Amino acid sequence: MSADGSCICPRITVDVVIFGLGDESLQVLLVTGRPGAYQGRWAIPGGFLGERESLKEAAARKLEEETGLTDLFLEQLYTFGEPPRDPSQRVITVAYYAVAPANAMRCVDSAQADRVRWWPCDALPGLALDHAEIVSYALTRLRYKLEYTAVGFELLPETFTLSELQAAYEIVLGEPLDKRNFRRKILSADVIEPTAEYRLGEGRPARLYRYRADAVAEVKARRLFP
Amino acid sequence: MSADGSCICPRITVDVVIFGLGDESLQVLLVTGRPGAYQGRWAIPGGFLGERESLKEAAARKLEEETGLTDLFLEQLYTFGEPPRDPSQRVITVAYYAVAPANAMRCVDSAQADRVRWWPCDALPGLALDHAEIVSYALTRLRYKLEYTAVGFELLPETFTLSELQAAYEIVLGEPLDKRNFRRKILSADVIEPTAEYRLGEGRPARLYRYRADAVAEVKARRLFP
DNA sequence: ACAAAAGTGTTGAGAGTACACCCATGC
DNA sequence: GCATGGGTGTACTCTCAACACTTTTGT
Repeated sequence: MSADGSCICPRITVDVVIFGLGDESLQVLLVTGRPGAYQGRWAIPGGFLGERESLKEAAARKLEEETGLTDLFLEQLYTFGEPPRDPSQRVITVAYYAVAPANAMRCVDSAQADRVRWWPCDALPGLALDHAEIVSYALTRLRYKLEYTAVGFELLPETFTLSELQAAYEIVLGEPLDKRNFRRKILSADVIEPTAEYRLGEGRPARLYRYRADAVAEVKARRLFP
Repeated sequence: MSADGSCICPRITVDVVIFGLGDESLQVLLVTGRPGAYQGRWAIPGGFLGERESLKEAAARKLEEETGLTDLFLEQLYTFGEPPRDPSQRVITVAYYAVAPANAMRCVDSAQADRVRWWPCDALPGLALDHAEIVSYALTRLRYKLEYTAVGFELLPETFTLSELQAAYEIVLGEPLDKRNFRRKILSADVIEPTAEYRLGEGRPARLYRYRADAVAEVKARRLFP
């Protein structure tokens, strides 16, 4: 609102839940020190909408400010805005969520880990305001989306092995998957293609695959009704 | 913004796409004469968010103001807000969509059909602002939701015949369905139960069913991945 | 040669789809 | 008795889920 208090229309913030894939868990990027009523708690990145910015541009800007990353998967999630006790401070939050590929997660400066860092989804600190609800909502959406679109590939670097892909799915969905069924299904969906490269490791080298840019991941979900 | 122009923060409107089922098509409720930059065109119902209202309360209020109906299915759709040329007039719209049962559609006063009336989805007039986009988005969501939840029943009165239910699905999905498969599937889903009543008509009387309030419509969609 | 991870097929069960005729009522 | 819409069963196909061993490399 303006300094003289002549305007009581609500202000708009755009907040972004940023997901990344850790070794053993899905992670979320949190920051401290957001101005306003955050009381020093950890919060998801966000801020006020600029005057000439679209909602998505504002979300992309916040994402870049905290991670330096651009062109990530970014989608509007939901708009939160329960009226607070004091209507003069009312804030409406348009929440977005984004997915950072594994190798990009290192872009977050570990020198300032007391201000911005990755947290595992299943062990978050107490969050400011209604941010716990927003993260929980985003997680539900991500899991859901993983099952009927190709978002899963956004979590991985450009090339990956089938075992890495399976591990990513297992971490996000929180359940183990059968190796042979997984491979058959993912290959028959025709959305990845083998490269000529192999990843060397402790055992037999694993073929590297890449997501096919031209892949149209048709959503043929089985209908519940009718 | 305030009268003296000291505040340029965007204003928030809440707009509602209200669906109902006509004899041969899905319909949407539109109004004329909304104040502001609507230029006399047809628009979806909506208005500014009250100071102490939640977003959903505002949507329910708009719904009741135009139809007199309460307790309909009502869900947040998406938030629209591209910046206009003049940022001092910026408006962010939180869009909701609602589903009115067939018998409730008559609550709309046909005496003022020049101000508020139902339009078939496939033959809408030119709409104000970005409202055509909002309706189209809502329609996609409704179709989608019809396939994996029990929203379909919101379109029908409390009791209905299986033929009426099938017709509702065919109208919304825009494709014909096989009668025997439809009946088997809907009955085995265990979400409706027969009443003792029959609907008399031109041919053999048809059994009336009702939606089971205790039905848990489990969503077991087939995963695309993995 | 052994440890470690990659890679590979088959079978049984359940769900989806296509398809044609008899039934109960009003006129 | 006939026109009108209501109601019913079967056979084939496809997808899913469960399950264990061989292959390739580094040490």
